[in-house]
Amino acid sequence: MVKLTTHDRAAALAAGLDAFWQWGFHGTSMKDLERATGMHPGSIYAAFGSKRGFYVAALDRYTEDVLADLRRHASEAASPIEGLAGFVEAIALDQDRSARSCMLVKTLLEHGEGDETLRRSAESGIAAIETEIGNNLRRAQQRGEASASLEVEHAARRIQLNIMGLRSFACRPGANESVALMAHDIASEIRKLKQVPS
Amino acid sequence: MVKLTTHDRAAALAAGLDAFWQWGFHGTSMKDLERATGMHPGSIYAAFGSKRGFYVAALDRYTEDVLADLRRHASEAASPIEGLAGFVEAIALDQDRSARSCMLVKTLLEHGEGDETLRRSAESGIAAIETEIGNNLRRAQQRGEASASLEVEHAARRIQLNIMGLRSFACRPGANESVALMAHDIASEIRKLKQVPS
DNA sequence: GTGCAATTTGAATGAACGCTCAAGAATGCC
DNA sequence: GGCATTCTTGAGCGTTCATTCAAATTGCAC
Repeated sequence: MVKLTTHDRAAALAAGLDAFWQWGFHGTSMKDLERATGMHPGSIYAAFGSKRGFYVAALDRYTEDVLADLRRHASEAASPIEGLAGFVEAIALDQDRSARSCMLVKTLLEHGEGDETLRRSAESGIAAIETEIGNNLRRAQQRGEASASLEVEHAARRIQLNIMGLRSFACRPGANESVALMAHDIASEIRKLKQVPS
Repeated sequence: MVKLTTHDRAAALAAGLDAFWQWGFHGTSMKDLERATGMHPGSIYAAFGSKRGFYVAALDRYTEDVLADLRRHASEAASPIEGLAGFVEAIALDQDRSARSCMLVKTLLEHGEGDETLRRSAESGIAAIETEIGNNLRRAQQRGEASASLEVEHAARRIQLNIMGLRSFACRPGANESVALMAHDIASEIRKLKQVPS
């Protein structure tokens, strides 16, 4: 396995992710990946081992991107719960990507039964995001923003379910307005987790 | 296009749907479909025109099944809103299918960009279900079960988003308990649409 | 400039793909 | 039973798939 420069590898992953995101694993051929990355088949195999290896690497990168985005919102917002609400609202504003489902859900649905490797990869990404959402909720508890009796894991899952639904819903063409409305609804529900200051 | 007996055609559609549901459109080969249906390639082409034609027919059947299920819950429940809540709760109880995503979302995510025919087919199914949910909400309004000021279309979309998220979430293996919890949450939210009797 | 190792290249590979259609089997009619 | 018609069958079609590897190219030390 050859080592690409960091820049080349990152660019290849971004291009590959884009292709897989559009057409899925089975729907993206090596020819498509060659066109997308500008690499020749031998180089792709040297860098990532196989088509599946490329997909897994791209998916991991996607997960990292989502986590980074989540952390950015958390650090820039006035509070942890505001950070989560802002993260959800931002989904509806992202013109480029709002019409795309969550890549992790896409992977889970395409390979729910069948490809163990890809399914596990998707699961661990989903779990990582759920954990990060939970971390934010716990931080909210520590600050007294959320009630100490809040069941963090359950609430985190509920938020993630809403995000999954929102992003799937957003794939419907012409759904922009209602996606924005719905994102606002979900953000409001998240803000309801703030305990009334006593 | 040859006419199979109603029974044969229904059996073939059920078997084909099952295969497509598991492995997706690209992930299911004609060989898989031959095995699943017990038909020979020529017969499949005679009956459905193409692999894509078979998929569309199976997807339409899926939509009909969901609509029938929704109507059954509506007619058997004590009220329209109870019908919707019961429909959602039943998702978590269906052992066979709870670990499977909504076939319409699966189609939308696999072919969101690319295959116009399949995307449109999925969209129209989603729209039909949204309409049916809306019909139930309007019935609830007429009975005075829900407030006349309820924005039916928005509420219907919100419910559908929850269902999409729930079914996607349910694909995670070992998620059974939390799926049941979440289904209960969503059902509770639906019941909150009941206006307080004045 | 020369020699050597590392990297890049894309034609070639066998397998699997969706799909067709000539030939065989079944059926209906007299 | 004989004949025409319809339905069923599956080998085989051309294509495209993921993958490989020998040859060409490049980068570098001296």
